[in-house]
Amino acid sequence: MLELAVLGLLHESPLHGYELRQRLKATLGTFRAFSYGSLYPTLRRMRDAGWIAEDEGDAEVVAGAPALTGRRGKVVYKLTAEGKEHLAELLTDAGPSAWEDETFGVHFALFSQTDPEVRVRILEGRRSRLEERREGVRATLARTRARLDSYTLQLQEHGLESVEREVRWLTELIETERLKTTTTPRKAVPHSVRP
Amino acid sequence: MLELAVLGLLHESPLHGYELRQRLKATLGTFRAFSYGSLYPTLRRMRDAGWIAEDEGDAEVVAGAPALTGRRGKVVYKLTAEGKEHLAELLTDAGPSAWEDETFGVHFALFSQTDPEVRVRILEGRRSRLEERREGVRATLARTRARLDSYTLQLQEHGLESVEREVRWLTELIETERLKTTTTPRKAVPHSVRP
DNA sequence: TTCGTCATGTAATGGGTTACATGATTAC
DNA sequence: GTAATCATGTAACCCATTACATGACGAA
Repeated sequence: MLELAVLGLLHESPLHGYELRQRLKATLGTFRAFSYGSLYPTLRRMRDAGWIAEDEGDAEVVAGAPALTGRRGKVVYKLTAEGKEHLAELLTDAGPSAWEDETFGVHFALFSQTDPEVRVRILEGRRSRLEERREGVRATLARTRARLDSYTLQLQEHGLESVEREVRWLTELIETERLKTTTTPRKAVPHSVRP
Repeated sequence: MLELAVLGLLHESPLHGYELRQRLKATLGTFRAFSYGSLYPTLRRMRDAGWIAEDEGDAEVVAGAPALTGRRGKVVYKLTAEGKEHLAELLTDAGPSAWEDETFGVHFALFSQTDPEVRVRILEGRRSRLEERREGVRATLARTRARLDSYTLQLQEHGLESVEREVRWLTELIETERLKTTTTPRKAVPHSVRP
């Protein structure tokens, strides 16, 4: 989860931990937050796994004294070749792990790096997940409405409306994606090889 | 969390684990779900703590053979006196632990058992929590809007609208609570002791 | 008799959080 | 020189989840 988010952000540009967390907040907004207590250990694991590496091409290392102390302030990370490969793999996964509550936000935030077909499948998966949930709530609500106190009832109805709202949002997004795919041909034949 | 939910439900009527989970789903709806893997250990801990006890007054124990095997199918739990006390304490807590994302739903679902003043304080706490978040998102959005790709932007805006919607909902609820408190006197003096 | 669902439970694991500790850099 | 914020990291813990194991009971 955090791993995917980190890979996605580092694919755009090298960053150090602190900055990564700001970007995480800016990218995921209300959908998810991560603390440093999970970020730094994750960064370490990822470095050990070979997906990211310290970026030396930063040139921000002040010449002279600080270089000798061996311990600089910032540790800027960038994706390695293996990291890029791993990211590409994770981005093709359009399974349940991409549309569950905790994960969907991250996958969606990385949609600009995701294959259009995978995008649609994730959106549809997310939508049917929510439709299931909606039907579940409706069913139990129909069964138990009379027995519920007014607060529980209001909670149920607010929850139901939230789900309905997100379903509508997803439906619009799917529409838009479909239009894009049918308008823009999947693989344009380059001019140079046209008959 | 689960503990509070269990205490709240058992305060209404004795239940066994399986039924408890159904009720949990029906009561919390989209806001939270618990698995048996956390429910049963919790029930055990609560029994060991003396807050709940097996309910023998159930009379559903079939007379005869099964009683001798010592192991019946259902284990019905009810609140003990200590459990009721503990629940009452938890329900007076109108601190941050009552209005965070993971906890608010449970506290709200138990509002009919909660003191009106505590209700308002929790609703207000929840609302300012969300207003903070809303301002945070708005600020970073204003700063970074231009640099965000269209998907990230849509995610941000959808998130922002969700928060705004919940703030409006809370505001309505607070209004209603206030009207109730001013209309219905806090403690009505019983007829018998009126001058 | 076998399938679904009711019913209870455990073990291993997971993916984080909070709180703490430390120090560099910047702005006033 | 001192406060804020930038920056990195660790240790202890928490609250759950998944997967598994077991078995009763009613309906087809």
